[in-house]
Amino acid sequence: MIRDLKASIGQALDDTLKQIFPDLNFNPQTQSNIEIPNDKTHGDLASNLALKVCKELKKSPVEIAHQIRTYLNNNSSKLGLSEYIHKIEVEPPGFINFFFSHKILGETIIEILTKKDNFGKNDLGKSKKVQIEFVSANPTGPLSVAHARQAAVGDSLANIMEFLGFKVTREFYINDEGNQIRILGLSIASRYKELLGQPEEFPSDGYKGSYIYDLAKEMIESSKPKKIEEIDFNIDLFSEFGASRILKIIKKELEDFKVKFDVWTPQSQLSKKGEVKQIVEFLRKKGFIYDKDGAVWFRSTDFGDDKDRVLVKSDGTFTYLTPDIAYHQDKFKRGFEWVINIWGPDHHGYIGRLKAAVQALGRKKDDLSVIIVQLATLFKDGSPVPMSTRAGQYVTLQEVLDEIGPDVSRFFFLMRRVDSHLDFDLSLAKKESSENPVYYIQYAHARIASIIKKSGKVDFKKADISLLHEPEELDLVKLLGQFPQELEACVKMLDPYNLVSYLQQLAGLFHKFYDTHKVINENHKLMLARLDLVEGTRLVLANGLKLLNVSIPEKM
RNA sequence: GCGCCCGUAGCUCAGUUGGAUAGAGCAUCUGCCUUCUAAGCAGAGGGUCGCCCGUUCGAACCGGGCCGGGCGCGCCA
Repeated sequence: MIRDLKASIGQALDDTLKQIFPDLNFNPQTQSNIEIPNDKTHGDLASNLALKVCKELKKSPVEIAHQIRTYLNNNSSKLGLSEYIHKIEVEPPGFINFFFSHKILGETIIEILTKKDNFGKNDLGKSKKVQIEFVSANPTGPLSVAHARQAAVGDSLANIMEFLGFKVTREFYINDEGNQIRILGLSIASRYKELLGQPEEFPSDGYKGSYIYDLAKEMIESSKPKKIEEIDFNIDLFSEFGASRILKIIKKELEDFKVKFDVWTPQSQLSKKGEVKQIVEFLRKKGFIYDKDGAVWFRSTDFGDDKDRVLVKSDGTFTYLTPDIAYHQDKFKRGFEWVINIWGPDHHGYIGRLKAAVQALGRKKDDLSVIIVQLATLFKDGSPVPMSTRAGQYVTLQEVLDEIGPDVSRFFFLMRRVDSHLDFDLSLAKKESSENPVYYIQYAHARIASIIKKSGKVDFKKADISLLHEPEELDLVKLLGQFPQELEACVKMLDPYNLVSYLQQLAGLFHKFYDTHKVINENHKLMLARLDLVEGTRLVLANGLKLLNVSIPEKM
């Protein structure tokens, strides 16, 4: 509603400009010159259009703003503004400020109460098929907090995009081949021998975590042959066993974190289908391949990469990139129009070559988006927890979940923009839970639920909204109306952060309203109006929390 | 050396096609429960937006150069 009004004011401004100054070269882009002011004394919407064109017109911006205002006022019914805008002001240095009429506020509440769970939904995505690939950890150890943050970001973003009309598939790419998996097998085999009393030197690059012992024990128990001489130390067996077990652990962790995937794609499956081999031939036919020093190279510099990349090493094996290109070919073959990958910062150097590959496959560069999620540094009792998978020194997602639960952890991982480092203090998140931002939002919801329960009201939308005119009430309604735009901002930024920040703000305005005005009071009509307002607030809070997959308590 | 991210209040961070007096949470201090949930609210203090130039009506934001921090630059994954 407010979103539509913003669009129509933008359009009206553009039209006005053309009418008053037909010779102007300035090319206004609808809505580009209208924004919500920081300071509410500057109105509900403000435009800096006069400031943008004053140079070309060689007139004072205030004068131009006045001309625009006069035109808008004289044609307000024709432009469809008269009902919703009750005042337009010009303020130095040349801003045009719009003040909403009460009507738009009432309509906002009605819209929320009518659409309920669907408020904020729209068709921005136009059923575009999007794949979000995230976490995609090697099955060589439990998930770390870095993966946890990526999981929270990917899952919430997927929820939001689905809500906005995209057809989203959440996918986990299982890296079950290659060196790391081999090292996993060697590590387990070594522990296996050690447990059977025949220790040998542990591989220098092996995984040292205690879970390796657990896996070795499990293998010993399941395979029974007691004499070590009878055991087949085929490393692949150890690798396969370890990878499949660890994958189970990972799946369990993600489930406990309330993150669901639609598709799990193992790299080995692509290899078996021959897709990896084929991709090299495919690129060769297209002329993007050359041979040098016994290796096969991809001329990724043709597509803006800073150097060419090896696809087949001189020993005949593939580099990591090759199956990944095949995988992306596979993604596009499956009909995805937009592919979004969520990676850790250690992979940012990889973006260039994969984007090059995507273009070599005949796709546009922007059909692939990569979100680099910066690391989350875990703090315990004020000092950072060191993290290294190899050394086995890291806090797993499971441990975080056991300590503080999925709600608080999911929310904490989203509290900063993805490109910002995140300090996550475990002891703080746990100990000072009463001052936790998650509870702040949930508490607002619980308070409203309690009010509504007490009022006994089940039927909304029939109240006289015009009775609401306290500043705390109006501020709340206006913010409620911004919910759809905040969701769109999340998609634009590819970051759920805007929603997190919005919900904190909304909860804040509600708490303020709550402390200033009573909902349940003697004035029956006013009470009904306020019940509509708080129910609307409750719905938006619930919709937002649901998209973040944080629980929505009726009481606390 | 090259590339990417970052530098804003004591701490953690918002501030995104340049806009009006730079914001929030935490921490510190002061008030508010006989009234719908105090897991809350109100108020106070706290700033050379890393530094220097430039672009213009206007720069935390754009450009250039420094300083500082993180990460990446492999026929590893």
